[in-house]
Amino acid sequence: MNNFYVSCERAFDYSLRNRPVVVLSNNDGCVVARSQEAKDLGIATGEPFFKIQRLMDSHNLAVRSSNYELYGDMSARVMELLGRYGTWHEVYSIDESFIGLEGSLEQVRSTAAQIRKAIDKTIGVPVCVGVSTTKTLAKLANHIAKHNPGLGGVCVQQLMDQQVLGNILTRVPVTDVWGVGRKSGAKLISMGIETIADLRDADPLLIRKKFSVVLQRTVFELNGQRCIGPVEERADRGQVMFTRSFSTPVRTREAMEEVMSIYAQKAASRLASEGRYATLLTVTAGTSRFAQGESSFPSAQVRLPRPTRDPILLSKLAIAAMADLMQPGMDYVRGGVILSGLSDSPGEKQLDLFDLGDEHDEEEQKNVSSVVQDISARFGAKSIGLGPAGMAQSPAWTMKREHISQRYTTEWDELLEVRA
DNA sequence: TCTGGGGTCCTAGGACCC
DNA sequence: TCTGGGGTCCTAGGACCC
Repeated sequence: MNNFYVSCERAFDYSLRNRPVVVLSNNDGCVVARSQEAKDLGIATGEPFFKIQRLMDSHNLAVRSSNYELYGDMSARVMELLGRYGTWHEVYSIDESFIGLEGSLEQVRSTAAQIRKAIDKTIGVPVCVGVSTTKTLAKLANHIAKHNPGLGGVCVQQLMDQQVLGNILTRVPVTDVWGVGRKSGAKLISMGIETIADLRDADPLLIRKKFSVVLQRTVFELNGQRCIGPVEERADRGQVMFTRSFSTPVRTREAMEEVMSIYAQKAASRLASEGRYATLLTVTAGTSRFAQGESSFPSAQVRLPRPTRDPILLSKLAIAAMADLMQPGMDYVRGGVILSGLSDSPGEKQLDLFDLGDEHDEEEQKNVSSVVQDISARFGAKSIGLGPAGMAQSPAWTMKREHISQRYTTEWDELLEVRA
């Protein structure tokens, strides 16, 4: 999907068309998506918002806080539609997926064009389709489709003029290949491997020796040999994390306890929505990477007595784990709770071996936890919570989202109103 | 003044086993 | 003076992705 977050905003807000638009990260920190007009202004991904804020006045730049409820729902609609077209379908990220197509090259091209049209018509976001024999090459074809408007948003590598393709491969830098990041990119260039064609023609054994089996696979994929397996289903994944930057620094132990309690409950409720249980709890916090002077990045792990997603237990353990790690006088700007070692079933209580020495009754705790979960499922996340998470007024450090749009597709109160 | 979040995979190295 | 071999499991850290 092209400029996906911006496209989602544009689908509902006509005033955003034909002008520079950016979508910001959490806390309105930095740029995570840009319209073509914003790219043309020279705004980079990851650029801090405060550095480009003046463009709002001088260049009619529109700004939106990220609205993941909207993007997630729009993505799900696109993915559902896409699933109808392929022999298989793997959702790779919120704005990207791989599908398997069969038939002649011309049939494949026609299907790709239909997909674009259907998504544009029924959902209203622009996409490009790249077709080839491996995932790495399909991503490359998609890249070509995006950068050559003449192709109409579809690029079937095998139908391209081979000389044109050759020119592209010897021109496009190796760092544009899927799987080549900053570090490997710099190293490759220092070895004289500067373009996609260079990497395609590199010695796979040398690449494995100097880098890893991962980059070796990329070389094979560039040569048309499939090496990258299916993307795993979300439900099989290994961890659930809730980490956030704060809008204002956290300095006191009390505030950090609020953070840990609320984040642990958030992580626990994600686990509940996936029907899973954790055996390992990790807490983290950190000072700003950009601040002068001393830094502090406390982190601790707690092995859980048995697979659990109990918000009371996790909240208590997270607070306790972080309690002695904070250094006095430091400005903490982020914190996180990570749950891992996931399993599909809760553990049995195992006699005294794993006794937490918890005073209150286990059954009662279980009941409170499930009541809290039921109520928030029915009346929304803000309706109830344990301790600080139950307060109507959010703490001062809570995320900043000053330019948020409506949740057009998931909240009755926020539907788009149309007058005709 | 103000700089995101949530993941995956691989590798090396340590602890431990017989 | 001379001190094995083959393995598993776990974790931390690095690199990458969007």
